[in-house]
Amino acid sequence: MNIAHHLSEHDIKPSYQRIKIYEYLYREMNHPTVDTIYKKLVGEIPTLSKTTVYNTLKLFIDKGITSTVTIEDNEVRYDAIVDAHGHFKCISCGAIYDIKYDFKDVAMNELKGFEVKETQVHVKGKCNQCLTK
Amino acid sequence: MNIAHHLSEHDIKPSYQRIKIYEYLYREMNHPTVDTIYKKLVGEIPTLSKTTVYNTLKLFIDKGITSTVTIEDNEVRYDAIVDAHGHFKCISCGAIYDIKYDFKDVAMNELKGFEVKETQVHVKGKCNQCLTK
DNA sequence: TCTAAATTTGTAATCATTACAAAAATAAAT
DNA sequence: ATTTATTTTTGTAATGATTACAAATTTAGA
Repeated sequence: MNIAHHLSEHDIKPSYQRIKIYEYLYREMNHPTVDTIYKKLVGEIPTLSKTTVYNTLKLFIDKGITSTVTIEDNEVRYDAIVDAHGHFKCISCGAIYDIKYDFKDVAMNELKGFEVKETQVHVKGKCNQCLTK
Repeated sequence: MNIAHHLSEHDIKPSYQRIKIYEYLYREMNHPTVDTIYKKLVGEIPTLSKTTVYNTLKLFIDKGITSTVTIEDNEVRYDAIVDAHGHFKCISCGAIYDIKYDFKDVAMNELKGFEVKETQVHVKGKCNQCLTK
């Protein structure tokens, strides 16, 4: 995908920093924290500021091309996938997996008369890899 | 319910502060933050320290009589209900509703070979009351 | 090129949470 | 009942993520 074009399509001027940050999110698909993104990119962009990473992610969220994952209390993670999907975090290795699920099954009868804007499903446990080690 | 007894049953010595904190959680069922609990109880217990609230809730969680709800990035909320259930937060009035749902429906095929320890479902939107105002 | 607007940057402020040690309360032992 | 040990509570300071804000830089337009 052409990242500059993708940003433009969503009303975001494709600056160098914005392209690099989105590229990282999109390529790695690793649900990084702000700190992870910053530490990775500051090698390529030595003048990068952590504030820019915060600002940029907030902009991406406003424009709808990034979502947040708050599966842990003390850190916000970011995701280039904005379609509804859940996350599994392995309490052993820390990896985060994307999980698809059917939203129709999630509590729809409970929420009659409510207007649902966003649903997040967080599952924690041990992943396949860690269990067979 | 006898709160002192309930605490004892779970290996928690029922001190005055612990009883009051659990009583608040259990009676109000309002998914309070630490700050909410502190501000409410400091009237009754003038010497109460916020650290005690933190310590006590951590103990309750360790012993399995309280769970956390992190439906917002910037605040942890606490719940006397520990059975699996989800939460709906109204983005208009801020109220949090408990929602029941069937766990079997949530992503079970996706997680074959994984050991699931905990599932949280967070839904945001507008509640019944706010929509009809 | 000059000027205005947008973007990036760095520093300081904020706020929730944790660390830690002293003080107070409770329980156990003599 | 008094002393001693243990547990609990408390207050202050430290930490760490996030935000506020204004200066510096870059980009776009005239």
